[in-house]
Amino acid sequence: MPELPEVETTRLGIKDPILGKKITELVIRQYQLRWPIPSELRSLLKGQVLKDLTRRAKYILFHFKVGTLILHLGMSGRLSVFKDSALPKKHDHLDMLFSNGYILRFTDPRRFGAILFTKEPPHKHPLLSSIGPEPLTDDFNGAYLFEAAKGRKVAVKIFIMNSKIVAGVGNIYAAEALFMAKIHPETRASDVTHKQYQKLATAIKKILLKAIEKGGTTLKDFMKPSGRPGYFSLALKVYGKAGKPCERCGTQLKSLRIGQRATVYCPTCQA
DNA sequence: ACTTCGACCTGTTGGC
DNA sequence: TGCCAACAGGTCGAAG
Repeated sequence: MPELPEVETTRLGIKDPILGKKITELVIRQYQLRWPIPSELRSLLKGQVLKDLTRRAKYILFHFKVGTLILHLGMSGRLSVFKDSALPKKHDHLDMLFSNGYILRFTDPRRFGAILFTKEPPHKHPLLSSIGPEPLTDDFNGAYLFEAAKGRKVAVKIFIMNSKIVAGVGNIYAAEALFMAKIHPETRASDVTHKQYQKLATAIKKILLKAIEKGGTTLKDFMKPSGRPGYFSLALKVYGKAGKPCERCGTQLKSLRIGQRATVYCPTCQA
């Protein structure tokens, strides 16, 4: 489900009902996610007030006085907030009960997601400490990418999906941004010009912002926490459209595998 | 230091 | 309809 816009949509969707509220109970039904949920999490968080809810890369951070819960949705994770106590289903792994009656539920069929805890400032946690700039900040721009790409032979698509280079660009939006910037996804990172990187950085920002505005991409089962679907999929230009005509020039969009990931591009526009 | 590859786990889809 | 292989939005960590 989640790329950065979906994670951000999720964060915004769950924030209001639970921010500033006290956790009265934590129910953990499945500890085995990507890494095991820390066994002491329940005792740590009972009685704690959720002081802030932020995001770094695709991690959602729950800030408490005693530390920070770090949550990643993996590929199939979802968070929902509700008041009526719906019976837990097969993949509903964790419930956070709040003093105002709201329940936050984590659901993840594939269990690639993660729920961790740190007493340190979260940016010091090993998972977060070496992540690149957030794509929507000014630190992320064409000059930065151009510098970072020196000596890199990997395909530019792989390069921008590397979280050490830039946070939160996944398979869908990488393909979309390269299409917008008219760059072939297999170009070596070091061969992309400064000017092209400027276009690419701009494209990444534009696409992510627009996707967040639209509430994320609806792919298979992505739903905002409200239960309403995101609408960005209507705006996708290449992802999942192999064989269809390019919107700009009419050429049949082609599909490749780059680094074991499906990659769609226009062989004419992205020469 | 950079790059590739396997791993985690379940559900869905498409071909025969 | 059934079975099986391939594939799916992520990303870490080992090995080359």
